[in-house]
Amino acid sequence: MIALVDCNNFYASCERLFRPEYNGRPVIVLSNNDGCVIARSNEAKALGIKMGAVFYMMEEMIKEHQILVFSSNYTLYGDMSARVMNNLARFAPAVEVYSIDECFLDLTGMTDLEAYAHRIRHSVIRNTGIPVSVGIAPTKTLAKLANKMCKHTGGVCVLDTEEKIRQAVETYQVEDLWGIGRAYAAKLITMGINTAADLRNMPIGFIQERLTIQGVRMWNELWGKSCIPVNDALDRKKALCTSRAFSRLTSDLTVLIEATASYASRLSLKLREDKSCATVISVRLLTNRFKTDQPQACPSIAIPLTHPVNNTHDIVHTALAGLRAIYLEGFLYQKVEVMATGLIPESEVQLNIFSKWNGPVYDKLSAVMDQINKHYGRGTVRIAAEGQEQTWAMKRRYLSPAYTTEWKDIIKTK
DNA sequence: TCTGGGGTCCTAGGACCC
DNA sequence: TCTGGGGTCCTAGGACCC
Repeated sequence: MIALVDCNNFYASCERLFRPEYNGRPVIVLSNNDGCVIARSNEAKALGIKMGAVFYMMEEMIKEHQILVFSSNYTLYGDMSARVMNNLARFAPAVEVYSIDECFLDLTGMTDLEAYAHRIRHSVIRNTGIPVSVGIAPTKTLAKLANKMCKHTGGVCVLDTEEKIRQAVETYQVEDLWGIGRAYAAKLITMGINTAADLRNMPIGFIQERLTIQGVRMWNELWGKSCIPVNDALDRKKALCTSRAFSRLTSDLTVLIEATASYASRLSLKLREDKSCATVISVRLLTNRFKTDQPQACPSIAIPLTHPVNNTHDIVHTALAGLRAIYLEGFLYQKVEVMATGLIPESEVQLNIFSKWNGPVYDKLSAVMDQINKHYGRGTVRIAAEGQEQTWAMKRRYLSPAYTTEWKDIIKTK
């Protein structure tokens, strides 16, 4: 049997954790640049606020219902996530951290799962303050389904008999299935397939044809046959990306250079944290797709590197060369993306006999910068190309303190 | 004024190899 | 009438996840 443990309204729960006076009040968390709603407390959901709702259109509602608003604070969420996952790791021999707020537990061979699920819930809330739901079933797909079903009914659901599974899939909407997104849901519903049971009752040939191999796996899993194992190994990333909208649109190349240098620098840090090196750096500029009355463009380039690297200097240098190559005048850009692909482990980098390469010097420089920034805070030392003012930097008007990761932000008691 | 930021997997088609 | 049989790699596009 497999358990899926999912944190309830995770970002909203994190924000409220350090502000207990907000319990019982509607809380929303915004995306980067304070653009749209990406997390809601139950009270906010009850007000009818939808996932992805556009924030600037909500002004009246915020006032009327005294909704508490937060900019997203990934430093806080990442740290709270690690605490929750550490706590969960004690409950199973194999766990797979599936996302920032979800974890699969392999409960093979365990008995009295209902009681065990309650123990997991109580442990996490007691040790971290984050409420979770636990769904248990023979497969990952059914565990996801079980978890979603019990979000508002006690937080525990165990589907351990065929009869319980049959009843569950009959009322479960097809668009809520793990693996069915917007496009598939629309197609299936026009064909009269509305519930998980409807889908499960279709012939396998139909599934293979319409939903390809991943659909076949899902279909088998709905019948209780596990096809997606719990993967407790940490897979290496295949790509890393830093992409962010600016606080305002711009056509100014000097602004784009600053932003690109800054994102590339951040990307190189991610590479070093991942202990991998990039063999290809890609850069892409994007205009605002919502402004349909303005000319649109998204020029991009992929630059192969002569030597796999992860130091700040080489990554920034390459990204800026890419930016200059693709920049087109006459467009208002909203965002730049810098991506690293063809990743290889840092320890497996091959030397290149033909190219002169100053990497070691820059590698050392990056290591020193990382040490300083780790001690004194991100951005304490950075390269000049990133700029001083950073007028393009994203909006975070409602940012909460980094309660658990910054000494200056730690909670004080009287 | 204002609409997120990361990732993964699969398929089809084309170019190439022996 | 009729033109082999295996492969790999790459890219673009489309689907999905959180």
